[in-house]
Amino acid sequence: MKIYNSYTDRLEEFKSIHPNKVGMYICGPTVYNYIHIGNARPVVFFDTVRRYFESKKYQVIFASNFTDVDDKIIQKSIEENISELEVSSYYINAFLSDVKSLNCKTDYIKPKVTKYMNYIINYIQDLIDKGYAYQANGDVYFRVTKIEDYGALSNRLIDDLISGSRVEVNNLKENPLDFTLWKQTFEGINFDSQFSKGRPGWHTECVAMIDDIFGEQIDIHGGGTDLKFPHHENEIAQAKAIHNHRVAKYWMHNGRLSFKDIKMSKSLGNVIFVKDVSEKLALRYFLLSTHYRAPLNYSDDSFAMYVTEWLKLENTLKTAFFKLDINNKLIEETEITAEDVNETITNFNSSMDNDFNTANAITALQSLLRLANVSIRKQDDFSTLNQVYKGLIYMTEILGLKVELNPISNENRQIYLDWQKARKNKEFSEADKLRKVLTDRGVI
RNA sequence: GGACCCUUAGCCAAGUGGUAAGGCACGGGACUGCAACUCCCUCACCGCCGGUUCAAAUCCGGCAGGGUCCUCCA
Repeated sequence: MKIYNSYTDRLEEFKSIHPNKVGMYICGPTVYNYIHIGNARPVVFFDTVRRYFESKKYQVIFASNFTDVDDKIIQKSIEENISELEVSSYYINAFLSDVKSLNCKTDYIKPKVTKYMNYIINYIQDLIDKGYAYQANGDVYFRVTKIEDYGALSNRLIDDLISGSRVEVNNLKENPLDFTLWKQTFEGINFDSQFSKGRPGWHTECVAMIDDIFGEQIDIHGGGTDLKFPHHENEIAQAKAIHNHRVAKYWMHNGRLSFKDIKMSKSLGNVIFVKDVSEKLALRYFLLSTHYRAPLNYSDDSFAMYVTEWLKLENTLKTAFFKLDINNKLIEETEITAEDVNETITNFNSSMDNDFNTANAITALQSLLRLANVSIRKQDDFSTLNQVYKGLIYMTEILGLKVELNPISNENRQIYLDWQKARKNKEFSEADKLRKVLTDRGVI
């Protein structure tokens, strides 16, 4: 299994730190608004990564934070005249509900900044004690030049950063690149610390949480490519200062989602909220249709294609299940022996093994769908149909494209049999009536 | 101004040295009581120019177009 490591900029063989265990951490949302479909991309992708590891029998320890202390949250609380806590808890719930609707697992570790304040403060103190941070007028800054290879992740040189930087207005810093660990504040929610009354900078929370949850270097740290610099670079700087490691063995960055070729972001206002998308799993399909490192452009037309794809998938899987169910031929423990079925599964797995190439995995899924449709048409080939069905369940489980499958009720079974009988007897108006009942009930 | 990335058929999208996967749409067939669904077939020489090579969409250089990042922005 190969993963593209953003830290080394290479495709590397994945080897977990501990056998059969994967520790992964993904940068989560700042909860001041609903998430848009661009925010959903990393969530869906890393959920898929998790699912794939789990299918390979890894025990996955998955953590992703909620940033619930932030200027934007404060601003929102002032605008709406409610507390920061009310703002953040509302949007945490909204996030979880949106993400669930995309069939992402939500049973992961979800640390919040407000619950980690002591830990973050101690972390910052530790950085000061070790000489990597300094206090200035109530603020605390990280001494970037103490880290020898600062910029290694994002491929930047300190000198280039300085020469390319904009005018620095903060003269409390020793070096314009130094980043804030703690900021004295007088507005909005603030916390007591030995430095001042204030708030932590954004970059410490993730490393502090990782430290507490995992206690060591983790296997995978993921997030959007826009987080590479400065956020992830700064995480690494802090971890190097304290632990002399780079936070994660493998760094993974997903490409951005754009809308009409411009990046989708709340600050630009060109967003489509997940909650407003009608076909949620078609959105998941769409988000996985392009390799995660490539940019993905949203348009109504391209999304519409995946609505079609999703409906086809749903239809085929339902029909396969229905045919097995109505004939009492569903076998849970089927061994896949058919060569063409096995080939699609092999292709699926090797695509996923190759840096989670979901685009190619989907191609394998589509081939299997064709086999399924052919098999459904055949009168009595239940063996193949069972194998195809099993393969489809396997793939859709990993991609998280879950199709609701309900065993047929006795009543509906009777209606179905009556429909077939009517058709056979050429009683077409009766047949059409029964068919309508079945389609209305979603049986066929 | 600095760093980096992208450009494959009408659309979406794989492929990273050996002569273009897949999907959507279109067109042609088949199946069907009708319809839906489904199946089969057809559909590109890879932005432009030059170079390296026996061989390039794939490597190098230039040009054009588009994008991302550059300290509290998530």
